[in-house]
Amino acid sequence: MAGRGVTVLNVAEKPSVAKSVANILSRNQGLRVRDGRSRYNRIFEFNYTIRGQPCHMLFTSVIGHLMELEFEDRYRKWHSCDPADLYHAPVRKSVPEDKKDIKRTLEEEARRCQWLVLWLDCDREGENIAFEVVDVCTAANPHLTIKRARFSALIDREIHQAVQNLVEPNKWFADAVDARQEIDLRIGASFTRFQTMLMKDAFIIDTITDDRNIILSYGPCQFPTLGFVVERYWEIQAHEPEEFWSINCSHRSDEGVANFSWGRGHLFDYTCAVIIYEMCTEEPTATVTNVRQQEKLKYPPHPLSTIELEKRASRYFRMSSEHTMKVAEELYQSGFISYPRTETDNFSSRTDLHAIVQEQQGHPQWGVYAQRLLDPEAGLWRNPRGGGHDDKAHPPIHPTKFSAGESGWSQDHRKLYELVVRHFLACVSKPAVGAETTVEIDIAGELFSACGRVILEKNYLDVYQYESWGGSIIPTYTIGQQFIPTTLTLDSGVTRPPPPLSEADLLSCMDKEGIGTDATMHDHIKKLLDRFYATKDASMRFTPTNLGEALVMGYDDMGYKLWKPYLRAVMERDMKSARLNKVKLLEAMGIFFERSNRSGGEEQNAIGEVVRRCGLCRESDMVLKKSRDGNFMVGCLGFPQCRNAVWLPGSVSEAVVTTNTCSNCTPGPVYRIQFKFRQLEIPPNYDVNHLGCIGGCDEILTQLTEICGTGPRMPARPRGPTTSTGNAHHTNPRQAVCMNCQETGHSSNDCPSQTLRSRNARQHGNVMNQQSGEASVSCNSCGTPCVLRTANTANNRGRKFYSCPSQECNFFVWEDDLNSGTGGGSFTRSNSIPTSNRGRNGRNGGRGARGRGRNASSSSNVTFVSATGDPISGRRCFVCGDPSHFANVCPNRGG
DNA sequence: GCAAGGTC
Repeated sequence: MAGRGVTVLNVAEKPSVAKSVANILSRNQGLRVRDGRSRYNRIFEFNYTIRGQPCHMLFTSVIGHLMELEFEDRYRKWHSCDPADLYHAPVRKSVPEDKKDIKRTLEEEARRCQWLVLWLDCDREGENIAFEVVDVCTAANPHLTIKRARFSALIDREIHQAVQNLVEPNKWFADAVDARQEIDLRIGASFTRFQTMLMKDAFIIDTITDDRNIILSYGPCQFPTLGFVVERYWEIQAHEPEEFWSINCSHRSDEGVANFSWGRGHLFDYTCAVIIYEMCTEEPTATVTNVRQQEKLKYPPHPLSTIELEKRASRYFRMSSEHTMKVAEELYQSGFISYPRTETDNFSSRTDLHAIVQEQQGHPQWGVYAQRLLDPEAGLWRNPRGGGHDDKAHPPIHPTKFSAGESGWSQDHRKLYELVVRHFLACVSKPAVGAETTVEIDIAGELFSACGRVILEKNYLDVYQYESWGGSIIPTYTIGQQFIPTTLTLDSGVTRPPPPLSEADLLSCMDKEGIGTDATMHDHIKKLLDRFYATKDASMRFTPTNLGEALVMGYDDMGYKLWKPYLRAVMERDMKSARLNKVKLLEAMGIFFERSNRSGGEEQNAIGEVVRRCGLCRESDMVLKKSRDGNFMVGCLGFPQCRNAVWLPGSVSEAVVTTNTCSNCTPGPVYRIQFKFRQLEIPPNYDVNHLGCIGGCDEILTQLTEICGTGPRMPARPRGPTTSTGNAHHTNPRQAVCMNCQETGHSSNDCPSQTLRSRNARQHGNVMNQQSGEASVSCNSCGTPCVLRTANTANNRGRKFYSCPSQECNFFVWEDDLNSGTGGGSFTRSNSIPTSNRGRNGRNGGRGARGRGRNASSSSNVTFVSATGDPISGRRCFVCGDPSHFANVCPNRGG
């Protein structure tokens, strides 16, 4: 550009932004496009005036990060160093091969320019990418004037304002990302190498069936994600079902049925529940005490963010988050929906929402609804309510182009596009309106209530078919009205454990704890499956595998919170400490996996303390190792490529690498080792304690090696069961018998009777109350053998009872009732009050009335059978134990 | 062979 004008290089984070901003700034006047060296990143050219300065604008883009952080070459190989060295190993940022063409475009264009304007996304990562672009461009042209454009949406006014008010890029934000990258790399690589090598050598991990290399990866996002899954799993295992009881009442009239629920909800104390129930059955007349009518609104969802899109696609279509993002990306690339990676759930006031609705008016399914929305007379429109999130870079996900379905679309493309459109139309709609009626009644002093709902206006629910709002009509009641319930039942239930985490639950957990970003959460979830850490069932719920559970348990037992993005120093300390504590990890894995024999022979434990750099290959460290036989050696980590090894005397009983270095041996440093010898195996003139060097200078070590040799310290033991089991058991006593059934001949992995519950219960001490599993009682309604359990309620703690494990059956009986020949109680939903009993509820009813009460109970479809098969009949007062009356009229009852 | 973050 000759004369007064300046040439400006503008760089956006992605090609679509470069195109949009160029279109806005050029107003489509004189806009030219040419190819760059990268096929995806074209260059737009136009003229523009910035604060009176005529500019020739070149507008191009990168594709996300331009650079990658890597270890220097000599640390790249897994056996090149101790994993702990990766906390010090030099790292460098460079442009990877597949981004070189973008770099060349930037260099070539930068040489022609005077200014560089950075249009990267306005978040931390964007700021970091901005400095990557600056590095490349200023290397080609050191005289560039560098400016940053700040914008939060691709809207005309916003973009023009941004370019007229250019600011400085923020180095602090960029530095924060650099720190994050470095921490992630060092922690991820070091722990992944550490635990992979440790476990591969020690265990047969048969979870992996194909030929792929086993990688037990560790990452500051994937591991906490696994942690959520394991934590829930443990919660389920720990759950102890507890019986509860509730009283329910229904009333049928000409207008329909009302189901009243008990004001107390439910009680865990059976005796209390029965006493109250008996009071109600004695005086069953219900009196209406309150009738309340209220208008209720059901609001449409907030504008769509990435996480909500993933959660809803999972719930509505059972699509995995990973697949959802793949389909969403394709819809975005072909222009049908807006950018799919956004945290924002709030539309900018400058967005033309009506225009988006207008586009959808012709659709065969929801076009009529869109027309109604735009009709002021219909009164359906309502400006959307935001959820309070704004990433300052992208709007909520919304349709950007009309489609009634494209020929190349799969069913999932159609479903997802439909979800985005319907969600958007719902957002700008009025909430649904309902009229709720709540009726409260009193029976013998107990409060019950029933609720009915009539939907007056469906509004957004008309288009958002994924949600429903149940309506139920109940009969009309007036205050003071009295009636006899049609049914009045004492029902039992059992507390249930929570279900395994669903994909939507998992996303919520991650979102809440800040694990990952909208663009990466689905990756972390997928990684759990790829690494065989967890499995997903047909209902999209996640359960950890043995491998996943063992890893989390191992770190849990070590007591480290390794998922926290702590400072590097703390992480490094934890890494070293974890290495020393690796026995915990090995133990946890030992519960689930068979030990391998690989570490028994020449191949030693893979990880040890570093003694020196290998003088032979000069690439890897030499570490102190101990074989299963108890012999020590110092070997090169580069094995088997490098076979450099120093074998130590067979009389060594202990060896620990110290921080003391040898001043003679080279190349240094060579760390000296504190040895302890077995007194009986060395000549009397040698000391049992010796601080030695393996670098060649240590005469004592040489002499003892010659005297004692490096082989087995004892004469070879006869091969056979004694030797092998002795070795195995000392290392891992769990190995001999299966952890699940205590049988020999197989491991817990392939235990035929393996249940998840028993495995976990043993580990965490959550042994169930089942005392024996022996069924001495069964009910004749379902025939299922009953389980003897121990009550945990306040009044009956420790008291034993039999209950039917079937969810369908309410059978229950106290053990002491069985022994004394009296029955417990069990009531079912069919236990309605006989008509003949109504009105005869006075306390003067005598035994006759009680008798009918008993009949009502025994008329239920459950009877009790003792261990001998004899039916048990009769109930007794729960206050005094007298079978002649019920507790509500017990003379011994207080009050 | 390792992480997580961009984006195609």
